[in-house]
Amino acid sequence: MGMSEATEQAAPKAKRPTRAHRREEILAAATRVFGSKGYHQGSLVDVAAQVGITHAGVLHHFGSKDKLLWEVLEYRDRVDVQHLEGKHIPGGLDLFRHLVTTARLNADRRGIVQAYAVLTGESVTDGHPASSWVAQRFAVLRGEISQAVRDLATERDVRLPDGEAERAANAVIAVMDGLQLQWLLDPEAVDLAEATRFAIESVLTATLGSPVQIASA
Amino acid sequence: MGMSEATEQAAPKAKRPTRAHRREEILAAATRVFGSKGYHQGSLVDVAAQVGITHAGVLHHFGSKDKLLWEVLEYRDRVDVQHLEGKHIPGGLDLFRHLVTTARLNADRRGIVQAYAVLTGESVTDGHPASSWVAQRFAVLRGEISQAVRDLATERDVRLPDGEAERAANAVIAVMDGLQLQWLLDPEAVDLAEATRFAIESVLTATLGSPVQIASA
DNA sequence: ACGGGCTTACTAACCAGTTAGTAAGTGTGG
DNA sequence: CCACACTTACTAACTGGTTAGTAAGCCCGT
Repeated sequence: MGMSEATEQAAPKAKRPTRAHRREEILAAATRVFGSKGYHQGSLVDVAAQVGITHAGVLHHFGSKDKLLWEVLEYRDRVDVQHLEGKHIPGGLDLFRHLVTTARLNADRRGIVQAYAVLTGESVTDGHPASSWVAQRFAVLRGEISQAVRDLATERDVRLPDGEAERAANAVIAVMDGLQLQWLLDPEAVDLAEATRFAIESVLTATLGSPVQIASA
Repeated sequence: MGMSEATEQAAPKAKRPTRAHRREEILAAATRVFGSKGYHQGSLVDVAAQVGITHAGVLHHFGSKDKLLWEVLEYRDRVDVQHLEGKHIPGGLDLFRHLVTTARLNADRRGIVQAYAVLTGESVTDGHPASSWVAQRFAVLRGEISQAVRDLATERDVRLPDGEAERAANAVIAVMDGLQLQWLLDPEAVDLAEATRFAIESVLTATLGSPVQIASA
């Protein structure tokens, strides 16, 4: 908790890397490794090599491979949200704009998308350490997106059948994940941002019964 | 699940299984194993144990783990198509009915869905032996579905913007894969068949500009 | 100011377990 | 007899994790 502020920056000397800095390096490396090889296949040796230390050094910082994975996932969330100005997730149509914007950004961050895709796929295997994280993530997204759908519905005086908002939310989440998969395997065949916008607009239009358009920032 | 149900046929003597029969057993076992643990994490020992032999026995039949995977994928295709009465993939609206029907069947074949999901996710890792298979599969589906979309468009006298059929096809494929993922992680949260029908209808309705309905045969 | 005590960051060596794959031998049905 | 299915026994490579030891930096009493 109460660390002295002086230890953080102040001296830009490149002596021994500070703990915080080193950890960040390792997290970035782990993201790359898990992204390109998966969690099971990506080894601590791989991660360590990328920051120029041994695998024992990585364990010194993170304790175990499982814990490292956890922090990688949190790290991804942190990075993901930090570009968001408002600092909190928007609602209504803004949420969907945000999703499309994220897709556009993702098209230039193949590594992160790959890590997410691989981990999500792997997570459906028995007893995978990331499965609850992924499930939780889906649940949260489902809640936020379905709420945004309901917002749009009331905004446009549309009465939604029971469970329709959730169905739409599930479809939106599904389409985003699925498109990422296709894009990773064949970037030529899919324009990630455009395809995402198209798909989300389709779902919203069909759900609300009137055309919905998402501006292309 | 019965471990060696097939090996001990009748009372007389333990007949030696024919090569073809044994191979089929192994393929089924491998599908289960790769489905529940993934390709990398699922070992030949696991597969062998399920048919009551050693892992060397499996290698005797398939030569290597990679070759086994290939045959598993082919096997899945064979099984997948054989329930199709017409023996060839339908077009137009029938294709989408077929997709929803497949989703409904899949809800009772968790193992296969899981195998497909895990393998697809894993396939985006560097140099994965299944990546070209998955990419190919996507390409074929994209072709068939976009053609079906174009069929529907001409059928309803709708002029589609350039590339719109492909976008719709990509969205349909994506939504199916994504929903499977969500369903695997939390079957309560998603009604696979219903969600698939809803999502496909949404995309088609938005694409064609008029309501599209898929019967629930 | 400086030397000792303590913490941090790491390495080298090793562990036990698991992997795919190979080679040689065994039993059996035809 | 003998081809084939299969086992036993093994190897070489790796895995995540533990250990002891070391070098470097920080804090503090004198």
